Amino acid sequence: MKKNKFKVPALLEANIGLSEQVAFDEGIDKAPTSLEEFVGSLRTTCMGDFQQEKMPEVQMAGRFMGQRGPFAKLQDSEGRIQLYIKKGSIGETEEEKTKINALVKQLHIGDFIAVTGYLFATQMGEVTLHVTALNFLGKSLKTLPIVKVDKEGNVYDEFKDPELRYRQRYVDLTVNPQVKEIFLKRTKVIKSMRTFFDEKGWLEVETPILQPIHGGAAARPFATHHNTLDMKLYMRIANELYLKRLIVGGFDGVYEIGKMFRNEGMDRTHNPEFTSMEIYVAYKDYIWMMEMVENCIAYIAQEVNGTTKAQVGDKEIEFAPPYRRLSMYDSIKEYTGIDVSEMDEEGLKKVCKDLHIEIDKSMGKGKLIDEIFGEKVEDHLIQPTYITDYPVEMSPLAKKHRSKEGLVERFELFVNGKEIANAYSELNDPIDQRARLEDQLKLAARGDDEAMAMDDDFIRALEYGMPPTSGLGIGIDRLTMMLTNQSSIQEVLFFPQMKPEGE
RNA sequence: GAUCUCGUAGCUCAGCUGGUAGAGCAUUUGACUUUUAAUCAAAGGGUCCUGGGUUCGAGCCCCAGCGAGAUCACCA
Repeated sequence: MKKNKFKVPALLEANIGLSEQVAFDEGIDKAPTSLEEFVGSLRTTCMGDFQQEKMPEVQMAGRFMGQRGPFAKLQDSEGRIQLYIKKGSIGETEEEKTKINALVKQLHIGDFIAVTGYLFATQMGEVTLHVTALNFLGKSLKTLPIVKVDKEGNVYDEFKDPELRYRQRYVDLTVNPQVKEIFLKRTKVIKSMRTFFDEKGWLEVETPILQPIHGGAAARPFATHHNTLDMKLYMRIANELYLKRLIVGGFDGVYEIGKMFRNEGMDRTHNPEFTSMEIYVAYKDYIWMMEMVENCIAYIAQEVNGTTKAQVGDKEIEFAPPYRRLSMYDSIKEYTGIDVSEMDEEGLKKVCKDLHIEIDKSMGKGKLIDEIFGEKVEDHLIQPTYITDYPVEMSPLAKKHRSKEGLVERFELFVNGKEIANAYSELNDPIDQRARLEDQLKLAARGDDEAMAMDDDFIRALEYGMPPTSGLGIGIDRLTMMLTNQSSIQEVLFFPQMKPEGE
């Protein structure tokens, strides 16, 4: 065991002696003054007519983040302010001054303190709190990495090892303000989305995470076991079928923002658990949904970044509506020059061969078209683009197209070459739905472990009647990545999944 | 799953052809009470990811493993 090199008992003892004299009138847990409020509003004051005696007394609490002579930094949840601690000046009596001086000397980076004082501007023009009272609140035993930034914005000793940052997110958040910024934006994404839906009168709901049948998407689930019921349960891979049951039940609009779980590979855009938003609105179709989505996303971008433009890598994305709409067939024609709309499976296979796209025997017509699209089109869709009208084979829950044979009324929204939303005119014909799920069962029998399962209760719900409905899913993590210019999902998850640390 | 790269002090990183383990910041002690990343002096701090191998000798070379990142494949 390492010896504790910090003199905690001494500090605490010093603090006990001081608490009566230096204690705050109201106690620091009663909303200490925030940095933003004071520093922000006083910056201008300090530049102009600055009169020290007019400055209000403030109390603040936060982490002590380093000292240089009489100047120190205090960091709270909103930022940092400079403190001025004149040696031996804090306290009423000589005895108290000696004690506080000893306390200040023992302060360590990361320690929590509370201070009282008045604000002034230094010769350099920095808003600084002249400390007149100081209280010790909590010890930091481990040394925080100290990140320094100079006037030109050069960063020194940055805490940047991704493994350490993800495993010890609390340290990352403490020393990397730009990381905290991303998560504040993530919360704004969700909050603004919720506001947008709520104002339209749609109902936020919760549906089961533990499901006896994992439906609504094609993915491998996490399985678990319920002891009392002695039954297998799955963590949901989607909530689509439950939300549709609620539409059957008579709600006109329902949405859920929550975690989904997929037992698949992990990479920079996939985490085993991720957050999705799914919404279902009755008496609407996918054409209507396109307009809703672009308005919603533009609203979110505006709320989060103050503009509908967003920098994503080296590209500037414009999220203001309207977005381009392109059928899947037209998109393939545009980027390959080939019209696949009338082709049969053999024709499509030939096209794939000509385009040097790898295929295997199990691929049907829909899958082949999707392969061509994925290889030749997706990467070109930089600005927000709706790709519409997908092959029926790939979309067992979507309604057949009103006029185009073999297609369904579906769109996906692509931005910067990546899918961020998926929507259908929902299939509300119970007979067709049963047939489609039976097709999935056949795929499963052939060894497709991601084929959808039959859900008899869901079919029963449809048999009672579901109104025409449009449904939409948006990946919250990926949307957040777009709006914060991050290329890794781990940067928008507080605690991304990691393998366990070794001893 | 494949390939490549990385793993050295609390953090960020050096480490030559294989020859006693280094720097800056941080920490401790002392001085200084001042500034805008970094004041001065001294000190402490290491299972060089783990386990094998080669060698007189391995942080370095070889093999295996663990962890991470990137690219690709797979997947809504």
